Amino acid sequence: MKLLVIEDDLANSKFLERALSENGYTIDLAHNAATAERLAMDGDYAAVILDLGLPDEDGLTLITRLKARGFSAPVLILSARRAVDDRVRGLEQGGDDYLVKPYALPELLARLRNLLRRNASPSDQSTVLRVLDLELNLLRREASRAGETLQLTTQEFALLEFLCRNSGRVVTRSMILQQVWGMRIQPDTNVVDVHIYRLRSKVERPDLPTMIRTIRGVGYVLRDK
Amino acid sequence: MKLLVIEDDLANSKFLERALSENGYTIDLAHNAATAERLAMDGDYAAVILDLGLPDEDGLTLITRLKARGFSAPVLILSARRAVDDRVRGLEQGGDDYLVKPYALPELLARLRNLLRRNASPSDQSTVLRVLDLELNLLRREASRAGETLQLTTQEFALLEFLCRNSGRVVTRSMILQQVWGMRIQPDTNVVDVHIYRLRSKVERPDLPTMIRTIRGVGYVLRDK
DNA sequence: ACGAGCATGACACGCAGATGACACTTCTCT
DNA sequence: AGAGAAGTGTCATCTGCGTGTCATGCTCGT
Repeated sequence: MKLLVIEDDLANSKFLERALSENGYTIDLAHNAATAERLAMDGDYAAVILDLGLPDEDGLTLITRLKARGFSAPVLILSARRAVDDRVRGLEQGGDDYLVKPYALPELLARLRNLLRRNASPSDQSTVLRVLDLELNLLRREASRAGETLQLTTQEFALLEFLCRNSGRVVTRSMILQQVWGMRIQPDTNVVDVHIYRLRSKVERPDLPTMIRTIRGVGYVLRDK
Repeated sequence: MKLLVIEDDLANSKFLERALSENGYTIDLAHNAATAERLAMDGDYAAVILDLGLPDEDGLTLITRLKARGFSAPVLILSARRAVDDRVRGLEQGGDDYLVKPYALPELLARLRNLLRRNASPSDQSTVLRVLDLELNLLRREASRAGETLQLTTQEFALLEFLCRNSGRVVTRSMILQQVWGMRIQPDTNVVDVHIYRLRSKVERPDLPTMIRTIRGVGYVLRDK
């Protein structure tokens, strides 16, 4: 799940980046309206977190323009301005939610989940992903196979989540790299292979059918039937 | 499904080559306008991916010239120039779609599928190819005959896909070489024969009618009735 | 029945993917 | 703050499968 964070203050953005990635999101950061706009039109983001008060342009203007061009991801506005007028303006001009700074992290996360749930595709509705005897609870960041809890690291969980969301479909290494690691072209890396290996060592069991299948020359699939 | 990728940057072209071939396309690469032009007039491509900014000639000029000469495959333009003017210019001069770099791979694939669908034969619509009791799911990369799953390798799958897309029509060895193997193989070879043989050993069954028929001196046909 | 064209089996090589070890970073707990 | 543990990415090595080539056997068409 990829988010766009638009925030010019360095400390805040660091904090957000960490907090969000700890909660399983992939983050792209923009420190000004220009890069934000470029990123927003390029990548497909599940949501945007926008801190008002950018150096080069008013955040609201940016959002209005994006939405006018068909940008559809929900926008969560962060702002120090707490007046009712400001809130109304923010929500009227394209914000889907408005959070006053300083805010509590749990609230931010909750509101974010709300936004994501609201315009998620039907299959995205729940916070639990189930594929055969595999179960991922996205809220609790817990995974289990056949009832047995799996002790997964952050990356492993993200990888498995991606596989689950695409269960039955083949996902290529490039897709995984882009969506799970969120990075651009990294010419020759085998991170994906290694993490698949580690994931397998936790997910697969000799007494249960194989879940993660390799499609040579293509990528991997998660069995869904 | 063969694509022509015109891109001079080595890293980018590597990335594209890999990402696209992972998704089942056959790729020919051109690093400059000259080779691009030669290839475009030779092979028949389902689509072209063009990165603007070639060393020897402006990509748009190239496209304009090709289209003027009756080149009809859709062109997807990749460019770092994101200004509205540039986009408009690109789309007006022969581009069928315009994607600003950096782009998200899923979007590129989606747009590509769109382009291919737009001027494809009616049978191209879905991700499932069906010919009698034979079924290919392109997304899952699964093939089955009469309900039984077939365990095909990458090349076998590509070959069978090509046969399916041309079911009922005779395809020659050189057509197969061109479309399935691309340009990376020498004329004097019997790879096709060998792979047809291997494919038959998996597809054909004594209790079911023959699917792959040999047309002596010409090529092969996939039975479609 | 003869030759060209195709089928078939064997083989060798290369490469994709699996695996283990290691270096480096980040987190955790005293 | 510092030691230890856990997490993550890179690299080197290993393995087996997939692939293309070749030699030989078979078959169809005339």
